[in-house]
Amino acid sequence: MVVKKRQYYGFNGFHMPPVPRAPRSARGRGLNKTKVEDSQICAFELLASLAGKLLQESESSASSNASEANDQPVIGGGGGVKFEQDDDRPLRAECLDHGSCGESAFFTRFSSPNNDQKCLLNEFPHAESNLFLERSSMIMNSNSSKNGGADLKSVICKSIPGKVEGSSDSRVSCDGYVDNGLSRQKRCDRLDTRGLIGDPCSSNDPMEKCMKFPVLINSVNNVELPSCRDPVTSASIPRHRNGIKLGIRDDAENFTRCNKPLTKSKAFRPPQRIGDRRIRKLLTSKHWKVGPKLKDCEFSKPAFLEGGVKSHYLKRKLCYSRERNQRNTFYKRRKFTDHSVVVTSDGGFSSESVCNSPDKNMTGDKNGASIMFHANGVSSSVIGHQASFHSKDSQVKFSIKSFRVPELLIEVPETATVGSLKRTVVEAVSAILGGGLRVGVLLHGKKVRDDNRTLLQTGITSNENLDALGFSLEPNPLQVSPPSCTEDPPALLPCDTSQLILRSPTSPIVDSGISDALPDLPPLTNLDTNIESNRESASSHADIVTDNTLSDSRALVAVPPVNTEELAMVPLNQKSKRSELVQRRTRRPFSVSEVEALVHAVEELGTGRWRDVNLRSFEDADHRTYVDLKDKWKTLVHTARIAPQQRRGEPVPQELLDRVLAAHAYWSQHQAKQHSKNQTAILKITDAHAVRNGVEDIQSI
DNA sequence: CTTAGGG
DNA sequence: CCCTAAG
Repeated sequence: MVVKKRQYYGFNGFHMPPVPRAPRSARGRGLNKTKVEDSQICAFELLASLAGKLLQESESSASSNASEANDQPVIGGGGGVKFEQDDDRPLRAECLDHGSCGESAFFTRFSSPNNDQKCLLNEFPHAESNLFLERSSMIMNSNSSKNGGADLKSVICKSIPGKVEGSSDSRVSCDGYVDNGLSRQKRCDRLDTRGLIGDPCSSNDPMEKCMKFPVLINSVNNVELPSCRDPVTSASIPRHRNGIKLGIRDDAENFTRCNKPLTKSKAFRPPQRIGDRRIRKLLTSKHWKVGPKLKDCEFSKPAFLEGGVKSHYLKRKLCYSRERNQRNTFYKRRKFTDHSVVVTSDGGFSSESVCNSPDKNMTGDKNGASIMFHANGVSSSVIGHQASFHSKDSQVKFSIKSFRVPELLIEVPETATVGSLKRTVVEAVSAILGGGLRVGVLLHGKKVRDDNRTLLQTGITSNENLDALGFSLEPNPLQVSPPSCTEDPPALLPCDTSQLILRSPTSPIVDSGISDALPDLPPLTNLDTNIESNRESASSHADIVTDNTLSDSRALVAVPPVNTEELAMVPLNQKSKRSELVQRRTRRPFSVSEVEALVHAVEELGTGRWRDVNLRSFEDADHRTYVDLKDKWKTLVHTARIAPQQRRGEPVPQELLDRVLAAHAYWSQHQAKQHSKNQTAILKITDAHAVRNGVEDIQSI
């Protein structure tokens, strides 16, 4: 609402004073009354956008923190980082910059429905003008908040130094807005975290962002926070003028993601995760209780300015968690200085897996600890936009808002300069763009595969509601026919492979056997999930379209990419799917090598020391928690006991399974007998299984 | 936070 | 994988 208002005034030549005003609730109401025409962005939309922005910020905070350590409000500086976060929508691109500039950009765009193009040009005087040319038609529709993929273009532009400094005007107004709106919240947060955050001006603290949401929620009860990364959800935002859905969970999720990555070291991972989860829970369920009761002002101002977090349960919780997380992070950093530092803005639930192997490789490199920016799930969210004007000559006009980078994995030495990082990013992007990118066409969520059919035949006509049209980036040009992974399991391998190749244009991703590094191309075992995701997204999409049609057929609609296969869209889809559940981590089947490591560790440590096992053998596998290992062991034992025919997933060598049984048996007994040296038992067991390796390992213990 | 176990 | 009880 605030945004809306601000924007509204701004367009009429007014500038909201950067002075605190009445509670948002009040302002908000007034605004509603003042509601302008359709072309005006709905308050909710803006709110949602804002929320999205915040979310995105939070997501990127981890990396941002790292990159902004030098206090550089560099717009392009975060280039590398940005890509990571950009796994979703357009907001993202703008939001990536945590500096004020970034904000201004963001607000400018979304606050000037009638003037978007102009603003854009202002913001990106150079390249943008060209790049965004296409947007004009779409923008004219006033649907400025329609989602789009993180704008690759803009990102690129931003990575070019000095490019975006942009219009100071917009910034001013933005700042003003911030002050009126969320600033208080921010300040409060800072108070609490002072000292923890290096740059007080950069609101890149994950917690901070996360904590803002409740505020938003307060003011708008019937609004749901959409996940930033969910194209589907976000797409719907503009259209649902009445009931916007905000997927809180995503916020939490985002938060989680941004929160954990600072270091890869395993040791501190668990804490973070748990903390996140706690927060997540709070956000998901409890906030509903807490939020509505509190006034906006209550929530954000008094308690925190006074340094007292007490007044607000939720807030305190969050702060506490954050602090703890921070501590953990720092501790970890110190502790693992000679390990490579990995900054991943986990684009999704999967980034970890992708990083997994590379990290291992990097670990050896002491001095040149590397900073890895992992753009995971930076998918190409694409938006097909209809031309709202139907030309008589049957010309179909398309306006593609933006494409996002499918994925980027960039690895540069810590000693590398920011400039070199930028260049690297540019190269990576270029490689992707120039390399093998394909564009897919989606109609009503379905991929149009027949390239030979005419638009007319396909149903893409100037008369048709092009809202249902979408484009997708397909990273793998090699794939002649879009992989229907769901149909032919064997086909999965090719998919995976090709993707992997494509995904690491700059630096090779070393896959240490984690086959599902790519969430979008899950191994056999993930098929179901994938299918579900697709189904989900499809249905969501349908809803959206319907709504849109009803409410505003003119509005440009971002058609959420439905083909999970080509794009790293899974996170998005999953989000929509689980928008109401607590986020679930992506499934990452254990590779044989991992199993081997696990077995070996257990053989030595036993089955009751999962933390040690984790530390010992999965130090570099951030995503493997001791619980994971324990669970895996559990399943391994089970697997070893069932008939080979009943086993699913990547087959585990019988030899390993034998060792599993042997070790399991041994440790079962060992534990039972309390260290009673029963060599006999061991021998017996091992004999029974005739596992030589197992014997050796066990005996060597 | 870890473990252990059920879901 | 998630969730939870329990230590």
